[in-house]
Amino acid sequence: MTEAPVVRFAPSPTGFLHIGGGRTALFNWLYARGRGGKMLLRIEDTDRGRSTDAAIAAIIDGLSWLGIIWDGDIVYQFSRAARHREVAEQLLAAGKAYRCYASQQELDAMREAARAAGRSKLYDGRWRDRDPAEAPPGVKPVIRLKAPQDGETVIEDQVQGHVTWQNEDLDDLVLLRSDGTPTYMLAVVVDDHDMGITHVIRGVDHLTNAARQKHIYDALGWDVPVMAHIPLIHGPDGAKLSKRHGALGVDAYRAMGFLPAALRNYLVRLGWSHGDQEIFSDDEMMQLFDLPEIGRSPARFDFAKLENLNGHYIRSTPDSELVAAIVNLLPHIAEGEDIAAKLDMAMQAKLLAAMPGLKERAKTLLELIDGAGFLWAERPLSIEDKARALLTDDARALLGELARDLELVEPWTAEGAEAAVRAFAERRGAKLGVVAQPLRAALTGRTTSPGIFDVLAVLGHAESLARIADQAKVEA
RNA sequence: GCUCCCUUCGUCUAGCGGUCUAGGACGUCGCCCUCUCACGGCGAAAACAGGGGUUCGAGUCCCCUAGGGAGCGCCA
Repeated sequence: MTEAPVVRFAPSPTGFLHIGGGRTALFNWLYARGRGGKMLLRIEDTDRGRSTDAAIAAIIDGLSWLGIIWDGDIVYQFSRAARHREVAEQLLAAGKAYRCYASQQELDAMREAARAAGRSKLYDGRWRDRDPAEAPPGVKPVIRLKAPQDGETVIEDQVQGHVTWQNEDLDDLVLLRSDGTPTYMLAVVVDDHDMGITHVIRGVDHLTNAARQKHIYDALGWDVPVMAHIPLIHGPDGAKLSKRHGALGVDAYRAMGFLPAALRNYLVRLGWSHGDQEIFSDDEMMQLFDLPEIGRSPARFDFAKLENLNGHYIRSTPDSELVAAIVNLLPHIAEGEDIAAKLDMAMQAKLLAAMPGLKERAKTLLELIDGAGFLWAERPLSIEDKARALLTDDARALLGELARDLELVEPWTAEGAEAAVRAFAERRGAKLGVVAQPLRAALTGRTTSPGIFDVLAVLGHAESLARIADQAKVEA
């Protein structure tokens, strides 16, 4: 049998953890975990101008929240620059690379001419066989790979299949910049090799890179890892996912109240499937996930489906965990600080008690928080127009009488309160809804909320009656 | 412009030559449940991009067209 796979997730720290990157990380993680392998994390920070510590922290935070844990220490690519340079020099010494003295302006002119003539913009190899003695003074050269000029390069991709390029369509890529720092192309190859990576799972935007990187592997006499280039995620309109689609970073999904498990489940179904199954536990995903089953066409992101899945996960998550999830979410949302101030231990206990009724109708943690608002609402309630409309003169009279009936309920339970309300409605010859609606409006300030009997039970006898009376008075 | 990749209901997808009058899920619509909103249950509308082949037979294989995507840096 084959050895356990070693995969890596290798983001560049130039911003937050992109949702697409999150999916790539998930795929890597599932593949490794499902086969007793390892997932390594490598930060590709060779672009010193764009890499920031804040971005590194955001990536780590994003992965952690998503529940994706990597193995071993984080590898910082920049710290390996000396090794990269060493490999470049080795290639140079072996005659498999050469110094190119073409200036930036010269290359720009070359590409511009190519474009004007309708040819490809590839580097034309002008220094490949030229005598370095002809080098213009004062120009610091780059080191370029002597890539094969004819024949073809084939990548056996687990997702894309056989992909073939004519070598004339590929050029001599830069290995080492004129300032002596390695390029991404060199760095990935050397790092993947040195880290013992067996499978490279990344976005299709790297597919062409795979061909060029194979040239480097070949020049070095190294084995090419198994490749798997997964399709990208698009926005709902089919265009590449971008800022205007709203949520790019995984942190945004946390702030919208999605559960990590739901996001994982949603993401894994974007491009991958297992028959008709929609819901997967982490164990099932690890067990079933495999590279050849990934589709090749890009998938559009569908928030409605994510919300539906999230609702499913909310309903199946234990109440206490939901309370904890809300507490943890508060620092990341707008009104969080105010709510956190009100959410002391007593209030958390009330929230827990109300959770069974609340979680049935929330698709996100935000909706859960919103639905629980009546627990810590200030009195008198400022009620919505819809609720206000329900508090007609008749309704107020109803509430006054009902409050007296409710006072007789002993002991104070949801069942007892329900019986009293039902009896009251029957006595008045009204449908239950006619009594329940204004009652709900009085207690919660809104027309949609958990079952009114649950609300009564959670608020408590004295508090409920006070609120009913208070609301009837204020509105009168 | 050049290179590579993709194309089944609105969306995510099942389908790996005959069992497809194309299945599931989300969304939409209707009914039921019901104290509201949900949840849940039942049901409906909804797709093989177009055109050529190959084959007894094509959603499934090949070609072309159209549309979409990615790449073409001393960025990663």
